[in-house]
Amino acid sequence: MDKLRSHIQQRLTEHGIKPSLQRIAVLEYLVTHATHPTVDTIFSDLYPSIPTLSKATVYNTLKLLVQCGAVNMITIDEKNARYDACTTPHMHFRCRKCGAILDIEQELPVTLGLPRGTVVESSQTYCYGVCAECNKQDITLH
Amino acid sequence: MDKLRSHIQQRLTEHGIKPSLQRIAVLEYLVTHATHPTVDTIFSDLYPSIPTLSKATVYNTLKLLVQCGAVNMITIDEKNARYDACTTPHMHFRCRKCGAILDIEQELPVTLGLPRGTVVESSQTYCYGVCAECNKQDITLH
DNA sequence: AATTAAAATTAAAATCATTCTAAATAAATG
DNA sequence: CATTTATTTAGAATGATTTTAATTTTAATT
Repeated sequence: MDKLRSHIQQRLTEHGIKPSLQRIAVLEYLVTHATHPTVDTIFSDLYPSIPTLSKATVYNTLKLLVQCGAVNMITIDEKNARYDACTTPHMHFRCRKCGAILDIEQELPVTLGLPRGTVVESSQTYCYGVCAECNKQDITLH
Repeated sequence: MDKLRSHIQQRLTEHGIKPSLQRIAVLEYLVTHATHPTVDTIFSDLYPSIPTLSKATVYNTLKLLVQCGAVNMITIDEKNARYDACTTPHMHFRCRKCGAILDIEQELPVTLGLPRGTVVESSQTYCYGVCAECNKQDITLH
């Protein structure tokens, strides 16, 4: 599994980020967990293997990764910022029952009606509803 | 201007909300200010005319309005929740220079690739970039 | 109209995510 | 090796939002 590790390091370097132990750990976590985790989840999951880790470092690292374009922050959840290492265009869906956040194939939004001269640099589409799993359970429980 | 007021009251009632002075004021503010204001802005702007107003009431009222579907909360701004009385589908654009949030005609997102059984109830699309005004100023300053 | 009950509003305290600060550690450079 | 610079860290500070408990307003009932 050192191919992953070197790929992570490369990705950091490509974005102008010096690959420290902590930064590698955070980015690797995001790459291997497409669950759009919160800062807290990332911290708790990494803490056992890096017992000196500070939550401030997770915050710092994520801010840096976002600034450099290495990962995306998504605001689909009003309570906590969530992070996504997949930077190719796609939408997100959040289930209001279980809270899971899923990826959806992107239909690039057509930004009609913006004043001439507006420059759109990025976009995020968030969908809300109930996931298939939770709908399945509802039927079963009946 | 009492046509507006009665329209606001009706809209509250239609959504099962008892139209108190404060609730009318908050909804009327949102209807007449399509600026996607924050709680703080709403409070500061209403305070002079309702000097007994509490920020908690603004929070309570907005939460109620959102729960009842009378207004939308948008999370285009990571720092503060923003509110929008226009509930017909449209997208939002935020300028990273001046912070303005503008409406954009909606292209309904096509949610491909979601597992069979998923129910999408609503969606929000946020676009980020630089608005026409700010781009104009950049050219002039050069 | 007075009394009571229920709902809404309020100010202040509590909470919680995030940022800041200043010290400690690690890495890079002369 | 010494020194500067960058990174990490723990804890304090901040700021948005929620909670609490008291007060006021509204509605219902006598």
